[in-house]
Amino acid sequence: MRFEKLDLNLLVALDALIEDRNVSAASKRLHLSQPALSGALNRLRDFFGDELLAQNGRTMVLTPKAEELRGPVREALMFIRARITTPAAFEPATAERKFRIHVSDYAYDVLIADVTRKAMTLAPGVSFELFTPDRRMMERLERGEVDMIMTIDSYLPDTHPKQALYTDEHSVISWSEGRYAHALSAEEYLAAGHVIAAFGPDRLPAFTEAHLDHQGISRRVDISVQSFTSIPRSIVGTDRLATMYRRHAEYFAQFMPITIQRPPLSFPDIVESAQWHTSRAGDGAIRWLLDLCLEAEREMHGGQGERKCL
Amino acid sequence: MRFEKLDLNLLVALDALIEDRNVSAASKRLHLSQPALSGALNRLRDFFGDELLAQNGRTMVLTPKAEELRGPVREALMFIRARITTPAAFEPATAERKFRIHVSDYAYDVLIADVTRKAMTLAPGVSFELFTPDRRMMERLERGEVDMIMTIDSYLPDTHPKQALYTDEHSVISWSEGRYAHALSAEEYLAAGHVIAAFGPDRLPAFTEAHLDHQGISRRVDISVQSFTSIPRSIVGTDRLATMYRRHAEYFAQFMPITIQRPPLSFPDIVESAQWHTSRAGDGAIRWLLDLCLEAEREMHGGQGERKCL
DNA sequence: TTGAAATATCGCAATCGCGAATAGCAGTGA
DNA sequence: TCACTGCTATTCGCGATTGCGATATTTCAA
Repeated sequence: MRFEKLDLNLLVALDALIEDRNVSAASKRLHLSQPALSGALNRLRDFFGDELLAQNGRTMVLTPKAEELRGPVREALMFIRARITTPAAFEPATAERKFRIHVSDYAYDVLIADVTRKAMTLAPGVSFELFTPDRRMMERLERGEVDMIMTIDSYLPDTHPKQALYTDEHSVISWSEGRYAHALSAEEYLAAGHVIAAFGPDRLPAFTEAHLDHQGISRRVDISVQSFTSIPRSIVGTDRLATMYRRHAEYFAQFMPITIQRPPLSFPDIVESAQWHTSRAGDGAIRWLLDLCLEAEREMHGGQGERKCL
Repeated sequence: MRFEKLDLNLLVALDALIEDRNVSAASKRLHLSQPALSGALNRLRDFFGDELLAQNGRTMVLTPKAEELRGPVREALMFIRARITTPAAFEPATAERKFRIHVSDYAYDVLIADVTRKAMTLAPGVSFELFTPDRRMMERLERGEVDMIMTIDSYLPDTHPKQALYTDEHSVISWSEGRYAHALSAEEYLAAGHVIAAFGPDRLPAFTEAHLDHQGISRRVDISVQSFTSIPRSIVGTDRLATMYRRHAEYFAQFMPITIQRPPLSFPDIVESAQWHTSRAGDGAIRWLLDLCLEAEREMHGGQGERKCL
């Protein structure tokens, strides 16, 4: 079956090809073989009467026609995803659905782990695929490759709808049996060795570090670990300090010998938010998941009023 | 190749099925066999986990899910047609394109015949498929099955862009050698036998007749013919009258023995306009064709100032 | 009961994608 | 300079899917 002589499935190939400008890479993304995608490209060339991707030395470049098609093809697929392949109504009891979410291990520990438990009880057909936040996550949201991004609100642009999940504040943790297991002065804080988290191959700094850098404050960094979750075990048994979000610290304090202090320097509070693609506005599953997050948050921290420091 | 497990070509089938609520009819429209479309329907049912079209005795009815998909599927296909399969830029010299147009034989005779000649000279790859105006033409425009409708401006809704092509006025024709080959009085006009055009199996009246009906004026109708073009030969050799558009009358007067008079009753002037689908706004071919129409109109009637009656 | 108008099913041919292998091309680096 | 790497394009048999014509089945009306 064709639409005006065009095999509509080729649009999927075209989208990937235009994005990657690389037949092999695109074929992997589509879970097709390289010869298959090469064939698809040939059929696209036939249909449009245009090279679309022209070989230029080792790389491929888009022809003007391909540039022209880029936006519309993307839009068409996004539209189909939003309005046709994604059921508008979400029936937790019966729905088969995988949520793809960029979320930090921090937010996972303090909220999302709980949400996934609740979700999978209420909706047995639901599953999750979680990704660490990285530099390309917005792009993946744009492409519809993930359903949602959860990160610090100020990191999220206003181009898509978002929803605040909870607020948190900074705290300082130390080994309960070390020399810093007490309220800290600014001098002590600045003199101590610190553990920080930096993410991904680019060692992207966490919000906390970016804030200190911005203030021109520097500390001695003993260890830079790959995730928030690795911080506490780098603290226990040492006199190092780490600055982390209070909720996360409290989570670890349940089973690790760490002491939580109010930071002797001022840090802004943060708002953790979720963002999803505009075209998913009508997706009942998204709304359901957000409601679940808010409900989990209420159960854990609601009715306790403002969180106070120790 | 699939898009989120869905064969996108099935959307074409779904669109036709929803529209026709009839597998056999839809299969003909898509130039597929009935079994093939039956199979497509089964695959759609699998994918959406819904009957979509449920058999109700001899007919089929849409399920709520199908109702929900109806608009989005249509929109998606219209979008793809407008932005992907229809090239934005139109190169007359090389473009292969068929224009599908609803146009009356009247407008064809006085303008469009000329336009098609010009078009096919400038653009050898262009062809035309013309349809008579009928009750379903707007629906066909909506579905993208035709590129353009040309008719009296006031018949066209404001839901899509349109362009005035020319204005015309009414005139009365009679056989040059009959008793009415002179300026007519209202009494003579009303006393004479008339030829009118009524279109299609429903005998839809032309604008002229609708106007007279609306005024409560009735005439004796000797013959009701199927098209404007048949009117003059129903006049010649008789003492019948016919009220037709002046341009059309002048066209026939070139080679038939008819006399053109100003009508003794008042008729409003008409504006003949072309309308095309909103989603075709960026289609260069549409713009090119419209420009050709306006150019043909200028060449024929431009520079002559206001058309005056005899 | 039979006929007309539908949808669904069945066996066969064509197409598409696979894995595997291959050729060709353009840079890279020893 | 010459092997090497990474990429595109092409080919070959094979299996799965899709479409066709023929046929079975269902429903309603004469």
